[in-house]
Amino acid sequence: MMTVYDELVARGLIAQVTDEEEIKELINNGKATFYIGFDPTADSLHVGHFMALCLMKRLQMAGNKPIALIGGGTGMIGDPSGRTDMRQMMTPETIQHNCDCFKAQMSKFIDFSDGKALMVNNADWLMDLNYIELLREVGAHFSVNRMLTAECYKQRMEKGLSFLEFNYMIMQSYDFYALFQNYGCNMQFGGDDQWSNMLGGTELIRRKLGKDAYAMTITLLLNSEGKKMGKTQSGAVWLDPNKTSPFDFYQYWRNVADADVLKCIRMLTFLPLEEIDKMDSWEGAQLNTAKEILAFELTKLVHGEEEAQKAQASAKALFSSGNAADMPSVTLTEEDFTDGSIDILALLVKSGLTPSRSEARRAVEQGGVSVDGEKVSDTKTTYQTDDFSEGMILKKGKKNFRKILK
RNA sequence: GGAUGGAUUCCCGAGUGGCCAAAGGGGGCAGACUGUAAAUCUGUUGGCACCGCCUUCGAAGGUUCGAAUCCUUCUCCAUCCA
Repeated sequence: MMTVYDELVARGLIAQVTDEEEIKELINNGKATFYIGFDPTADSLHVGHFMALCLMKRLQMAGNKPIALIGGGTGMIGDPSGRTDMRQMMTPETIQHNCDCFKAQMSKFIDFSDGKALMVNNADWLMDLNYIELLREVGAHFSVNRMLTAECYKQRMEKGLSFLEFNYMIMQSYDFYALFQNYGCNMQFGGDDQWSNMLGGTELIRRKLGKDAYAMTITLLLNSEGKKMGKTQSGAVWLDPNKTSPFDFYQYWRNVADADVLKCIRMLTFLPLEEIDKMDSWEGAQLNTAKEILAFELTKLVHGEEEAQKAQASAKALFSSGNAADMPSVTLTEEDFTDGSIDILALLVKSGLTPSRSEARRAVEQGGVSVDGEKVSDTKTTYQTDDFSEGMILKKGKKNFRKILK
């Protein structure tokens, strides 16, 4: 029987640990009370958070107790780790709003009933800290010399680092210290970019209390080119269906590069490892099937089985016959028509397939636009109200479809 | 507080009075090839009423027939000194 720890290793989820033997002992036997922090940087969780939530779930299933920490307090500062520029400061209102959104989304993944897991907000203790007191009690235990050499500040040493952000590590360390004392939290997990901040916490606990606490980081999900996954040109891949539709979510994973499929399946899905190992030998076109599995499994986890089925059915229909009942649609109104007609360029802009008429023009001129399967080659093509009675399928490029209704 | 260097289109980075909507690269988009992949090749990449017009080169003024390029003030950043 494989232990939880072994499974995490086999899935490639573990990046760094403070004390391997001790951590194994704790989590394999359900003795860990661990926390993962989530700063409310946006109004929805994204794929990076999702990995952390999955890890939480895995450990919870093994009998450990998770604490989801919402960073209502740390969000006021902004983590500079690995960033080249300062985060935009958020207003307290925005932060509060984001916290609420996070809470709602997390509840869908983690079982918080009967104290099986906790959700806390570090604003509860960070906001009331007294500056002088904090400096004396906590600040005295940090060496600026050492902090400056921390990996997470490296990039910022060239571009500049404000005192505000410099303090982030101290706040996160304080969180761990507070959770250790108040909730018996003996372990912290986080993204690998959090390593320095997490060590700050274990060290603070050792110095203040003379006790041991542990930290473990999750491998960052990078693609074969070394870039963070879960990002598209237009931003992150969100878990909120209103920000990234289940269809788009499905498509994102459906389109990952060959080199990344297996890694994603291993790290992100809950499929048994034996099953995944079989896929290891898949090559060429067969990998396409693996991508379908990946896309389906993840969509199911995030949006539920029904949505996953729909997304998959739409994608299949769309790419084989170019038609599907369920695809992003846009409904036109009277104002969109002049004298009962609308031209192709306006249509592309209205549908959101193109941000401007200029780009729409280019797309048409380069032969990238089709309507109901027929290529449109004239930028002056116009359509009448009646043309939309049964819904028109507008396509830009190979993968962008929109159903236009009237 | 002082000295120096810098801020250019999505990003990096050329451009030092007209030939600049601004070289080159990256990225994006589209086409070919494919497996809704990668690599490669081609085209394209500010907006619009598109063979023309309008808006852009940190901000605001000024000089000039004409400024991304010159002058003034301001803002921000980096490095060194304090």
